[in-house]
Amino acid sequence: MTKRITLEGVAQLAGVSRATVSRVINDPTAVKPELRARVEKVIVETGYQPNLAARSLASSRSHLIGLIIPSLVQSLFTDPYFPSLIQGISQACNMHHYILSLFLFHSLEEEGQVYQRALNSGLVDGLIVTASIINNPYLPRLIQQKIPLVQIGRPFENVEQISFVDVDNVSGAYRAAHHLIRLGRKRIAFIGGTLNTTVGIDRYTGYCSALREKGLVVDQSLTIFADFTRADGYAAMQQIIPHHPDAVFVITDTMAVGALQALHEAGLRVPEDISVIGFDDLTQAASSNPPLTTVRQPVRLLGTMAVDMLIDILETGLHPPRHTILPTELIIRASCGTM
Amino acid sequence: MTKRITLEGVAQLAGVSRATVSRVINDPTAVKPELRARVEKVIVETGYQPNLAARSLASSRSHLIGLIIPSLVQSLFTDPYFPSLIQGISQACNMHHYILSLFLFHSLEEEGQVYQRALNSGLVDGLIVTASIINNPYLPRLIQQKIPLVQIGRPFENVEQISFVDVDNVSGAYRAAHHLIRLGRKRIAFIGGTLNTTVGIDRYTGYCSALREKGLVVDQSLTIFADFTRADGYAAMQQIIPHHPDAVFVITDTMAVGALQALHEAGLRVPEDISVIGFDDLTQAASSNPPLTTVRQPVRLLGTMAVDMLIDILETGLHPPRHTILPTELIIRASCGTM
DNA sequence: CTTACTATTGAGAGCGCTCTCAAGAACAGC
DNA sequence: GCTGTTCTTGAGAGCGCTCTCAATAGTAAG
Repeated sequence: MTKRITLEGVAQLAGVSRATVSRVINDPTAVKPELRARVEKVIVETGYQPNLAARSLASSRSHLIGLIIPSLVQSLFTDPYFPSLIQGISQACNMHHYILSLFLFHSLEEEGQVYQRALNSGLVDGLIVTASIINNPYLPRLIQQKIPLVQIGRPFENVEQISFVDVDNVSGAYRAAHHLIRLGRKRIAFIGGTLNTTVGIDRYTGYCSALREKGLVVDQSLTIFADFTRADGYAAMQQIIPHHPDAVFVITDTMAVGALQALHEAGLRVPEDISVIGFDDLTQAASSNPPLTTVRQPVRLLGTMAVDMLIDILETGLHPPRHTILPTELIIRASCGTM
Repeated sequence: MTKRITLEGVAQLAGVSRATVSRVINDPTAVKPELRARVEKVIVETGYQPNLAARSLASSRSHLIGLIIPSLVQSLFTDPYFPSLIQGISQACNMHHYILSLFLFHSLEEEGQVYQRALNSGLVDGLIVTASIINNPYLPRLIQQKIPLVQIGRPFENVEQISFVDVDNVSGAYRAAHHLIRLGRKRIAFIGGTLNTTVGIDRYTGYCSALREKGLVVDQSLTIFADFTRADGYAAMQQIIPHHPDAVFVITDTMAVGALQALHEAGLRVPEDISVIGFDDLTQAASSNPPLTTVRQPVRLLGTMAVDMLIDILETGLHPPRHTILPTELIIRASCGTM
């Protein structure tokens, strides 16, 4: 790699001081127009790019944002949720001229090591953490260290102290269940995620409250909590079928696609025999057979909002913690049938 | 964030010079055991972590690796290929104590800007670039700047000058087609990707050579090139069905799942009426209906190999360019039937 | 014309680390 | 005991930038 030109070099070529060039780059109002023009001309001609390491060192801001996806998220492979989320985050980073560093972990041990190395070294200005199980052992440490941090997904504890963005899972699930009730369904099953996630808890809460509100009981034999995978959705559905549900609300589309497969194999018709509603509305929902009624959540937006929030924290301070809840939307397709 | 301890501070507490502490951290053989022990004790007690910005500036190595996924990759959302790849890359980075920065682009314009800002600023030590269309306009510039770079997927031009890792797409496709021929299939269709990708070209090449070798003609009416999406696989299959294929090799599992759906809807039985083979063997293949025979490619390994290669380049120099081709494996499931 | 400000620029001190170079210690050979 | 060699450590010069502070130029007020 050929030696690059530095601030110093630009300053000499333009016949000004280093400080002036720095001002031209960083402060839009500072330098006088004619001088500014001269400096900018040199910058363009030389293709000068500030060295980010030097800049970080001097200003103690790196313009790097870390995205942490904890080791306990298994569904990374299988669910299009994460790619969408990362897209949103990346796009917002590009827009704000931040750089995204991605931290994935494959074991708790690895997670601990990388936290130590990467985060305590002042490398990143702030972090976005995707929610995992409710007792992520590293989160409290980060909060204690006052590292600027935004969590994606409502935290389970310390809600007031942690900034987060989330979708309104409770009301989304409520609306899904409510829609099934309105369609005249009486035996509405629930295939949930594990209850050690707030997503799992909130969607279950919404489902329950819709049922109770309409005088239906939450039947334990129609309720299963499983992993967020297609295979688990399939297995859960198989377990529920013998109890004759006439509808099922599945907590993610990925799992719902598994459930659909189980229903097909059992010879049940969707929606004639049983209505199905999922949650996410990412790519799979519209192309499943039949197309899946689902609760759409704005995943990409979730990502961009997290970045926006984090940058706001970086610029205006950690306090007070910010909380944003994005709305969901019921997308009605063929899998739930009509009245 | 509370003021962190620096090298200087550690040096004072241990009663040695800055240089010695630096040696303790960076050179395993340098310092005398007793001194080293004293310094390490202080490091542990204080929880000292080197400041990465300072380290980058002084050593002009950042220990950051950039992963570039060009703007023209549409299938990022829909295909589990990229999540798997990123997993592999991330894992290797963690292992080698490198940090991964992710660059996704949503437009060519954005791509240009970020290249400028992030890559010319000396931020990353090297880059991993996933192959996109064959005329990625930015790649030549990177090569010219002699930025250490590994491409994932065979480059179309300058093969000799670019280091890359790839899977053996030609022989994988050859084996898939060959297997269909051995099963007695005569009208073997091909649903390919766009031919402006080397993946698209290579898998088509393998398919053609198997057919030709066995005296079958490559029938244009049985050949369609489409986008790497499920929807395009579905549409392509629909177009081919009227020409009565008795087998189809589909270039990705994602597209194959779309093709399966089209076949179902057309009332064709798989594998009785038509054999189907895909390519990838990521999550979808085993859980499709029927389970998909497919060419397994070691995607995660591809990612880790890319990182290993890049680090080797960083440590031992750009030349000569390295090339690694990983083998593929035909995984036989129900969708192709048996003799 | 003098004084009081304000806008604009330059000088220079770091930011926390690496790395070269030289000094000193330790040891061998004669 | 002296010279030559190697090993270990410290001193100090940067790396390329930001940012404070002082100097100067320019403007307004009296």
